[in-house]
Amino acid sequence: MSDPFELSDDPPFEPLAPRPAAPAAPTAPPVWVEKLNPEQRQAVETTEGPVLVLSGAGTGKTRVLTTRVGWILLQRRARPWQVLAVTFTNRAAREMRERVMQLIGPSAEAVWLGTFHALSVRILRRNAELVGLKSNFTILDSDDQIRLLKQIMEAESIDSKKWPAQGLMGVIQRWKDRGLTPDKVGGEGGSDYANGRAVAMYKAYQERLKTLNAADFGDLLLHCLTLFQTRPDILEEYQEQFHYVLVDEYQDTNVAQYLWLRLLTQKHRNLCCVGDDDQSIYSWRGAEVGNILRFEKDFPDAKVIRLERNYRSTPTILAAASHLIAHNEGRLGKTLRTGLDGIEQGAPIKVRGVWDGAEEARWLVGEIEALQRAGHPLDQIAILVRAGFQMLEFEERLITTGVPYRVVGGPRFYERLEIRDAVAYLRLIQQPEDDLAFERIINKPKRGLGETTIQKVHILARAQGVSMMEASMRMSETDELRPQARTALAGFARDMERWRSLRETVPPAEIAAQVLEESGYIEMWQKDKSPEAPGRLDNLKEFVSGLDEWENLGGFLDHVSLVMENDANAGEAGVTLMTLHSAKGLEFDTVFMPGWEEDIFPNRRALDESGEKALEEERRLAYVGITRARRRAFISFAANRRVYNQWQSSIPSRFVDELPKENIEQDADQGLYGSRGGGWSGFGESAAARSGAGISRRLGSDYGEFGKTGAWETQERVGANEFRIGDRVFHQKFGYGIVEGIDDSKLDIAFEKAGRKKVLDSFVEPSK
DNA sequence: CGTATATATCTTTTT
DNA sequence: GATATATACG
Repeated sequence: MSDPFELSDDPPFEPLAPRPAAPAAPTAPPVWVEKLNPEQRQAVETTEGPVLVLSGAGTGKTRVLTTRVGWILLQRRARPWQVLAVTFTNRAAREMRERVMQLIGPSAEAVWLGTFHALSVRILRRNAELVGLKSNFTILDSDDQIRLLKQIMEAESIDSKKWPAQGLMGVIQRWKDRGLTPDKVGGEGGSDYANGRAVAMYKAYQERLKTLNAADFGDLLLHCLTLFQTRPDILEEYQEQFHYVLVDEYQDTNVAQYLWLRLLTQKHRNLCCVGDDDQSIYSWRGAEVGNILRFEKDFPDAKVIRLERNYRSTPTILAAASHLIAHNEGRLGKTLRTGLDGIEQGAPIKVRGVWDGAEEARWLVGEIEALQRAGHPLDQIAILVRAGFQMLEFEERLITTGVPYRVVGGPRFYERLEIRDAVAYLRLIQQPEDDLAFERIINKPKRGLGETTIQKVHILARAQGVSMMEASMRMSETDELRPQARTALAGFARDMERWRSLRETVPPAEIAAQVLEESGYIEMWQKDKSPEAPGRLDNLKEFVSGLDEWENLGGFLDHVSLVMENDANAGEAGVTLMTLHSAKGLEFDTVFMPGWEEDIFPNRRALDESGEKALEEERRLAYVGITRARRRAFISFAANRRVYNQWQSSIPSRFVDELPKENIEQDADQGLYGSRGGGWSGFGESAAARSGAGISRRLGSDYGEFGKTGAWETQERVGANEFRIGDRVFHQKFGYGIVEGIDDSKLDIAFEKAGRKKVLDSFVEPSK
């Protein structure tokens, strides 16, 4: 805000204006440095040399980073554009920029601050030619990537059933995450994909990208590395420029990012990385926690600073989180303790078991309404789910109850069909070589250019080595095509040419409006009778008006592919609904974590893929979730859930058992998990201790609909599990089945109708 | 060439 | 249950 050191609006290259202290003398620390605790302050003031800050959840990591930038600038150790600060998400970058500006004023604008990807684009646009691209190259989104790879695999006649393009894309991305260009891939993981042709595919894909003048997400980093490695002179310029480099969420960096950092910091060696191994939740995307360990190896003189004082949560929440994460092995080991003087112990974490998903949503939103009545602001409440599909249930409930909410990271504005079409038009204007954009819109609206015509254009383009746009123009001169198709194609090419010529004189927003109108795209939706058509038209309007702030098309298109914000309902205050992954770095007074069930959380597929390693990562995710809460946390699980169209029975997540008993308050619907006797079977005990402590119950005769509670007759049972392999049993939802396996109170049952499922023994009864 | 109907696969997390 | 691709038909 108003700060004595605030600078004028002068451009970045203006040296810092002389302020209270004389230029040469070290500046006295301002209040915002003095307010820090000793460790934080050390992390801020150790500006020279490599520094590794191990920063637990809620220990003021962002504060340290922003203050450090402010301190460096205030001391005039570097000018704003000589500071490079890398974050992992756009949100973090934005927040950091705002906070630095509060400290030192508008000159913070010139700091190189952004995500790895955004910063790489900035470097690449300047040097595109050196890596075989033109500076107006397109950034492909994941949809384009898959489509392109599919085309290539089809051309190589690879069985798309056996080897889905998605899978190969994953392999390629992992290679890129490790900084491997096609020529550098050895026998590494996945090279046997598609009968060992994966590397060849990768190579073809990269070549195709180059002719399209396009780059995918991984390329942004990869091309930078290539640039730095092939052009030492360019590398040196950047090394020289960046006196100080800071990295947020360091535990989430992959190998390519690590190399990127190491190359850039070799000269000044003032690298400060902030991270927390317990919050590493992106290994599936190539992140290497090992980067933290390697840091001390590569920089033996690195100063390691631990931040362990938590300023966010109640002792109860801290204890629960610490207890849970202690189940992981191979941690660097930090002990979080409260840094808040005189804080109360705080309410226990409420853990609740319910009958099914609908009930869970009803209960959860009911709790939110109660909090609201008690005067808690809704924007201090969050619902954190493991995966996107879990959000629907809560959204519906929030809508019917009228509780305002917003979804973070849900379906994004720019991912909508009509917006992607509109973007494709603009992309083709900006970059005629963008064949993917061409194919997307060539027949939208219908111009009588179908499959066969497009194929012909495609073939000619490949044969002559030109873009499809260029090929279309050539074909409208010849008589290869039916006259109908030929005139349509010529017309489209002419329109495109005209729109392109507008770029010099007309602002982007106007071009977009004109293009969408003249192409007949708007008309297409106006004529459409489907219920979603009006909404799409609204979106298109919003799209055009959103373009207003942009002066050039290129900048806007970068924004679309890199930032992809969902600002649809960003402004409104309400409950926040998001995934655990996107919750990292945020905090709320109250946090709800539904769906703590085996197979959902921890996620089955993750476990299948990477076993124990994945389990630990899932546990870290749980840790991240709990530590988002300042004062209150709620955890819930349902006994039954509808997956696709089928009912599935589920058992509580093992993470529930891993919470410390003394910090939770257990609660379940009547009849569920034996709550009549207070607490459900074996809860809070280890799996071993629980063995044989199952509860059997019999169904009430008048049992009608599912979801009704209280219709159960419960009956505590003593002694060993009464079921044996081979027993015939009955389950209310799945019918009759045979027990095939027993693990504690969990039964593996082959049902006659519903197939094989894992079920808690308390949900089945013996049948003769 | 366009439209209508059937089908398979999807749901892990994101720049 | 929804969406994308495949197939058939007009």
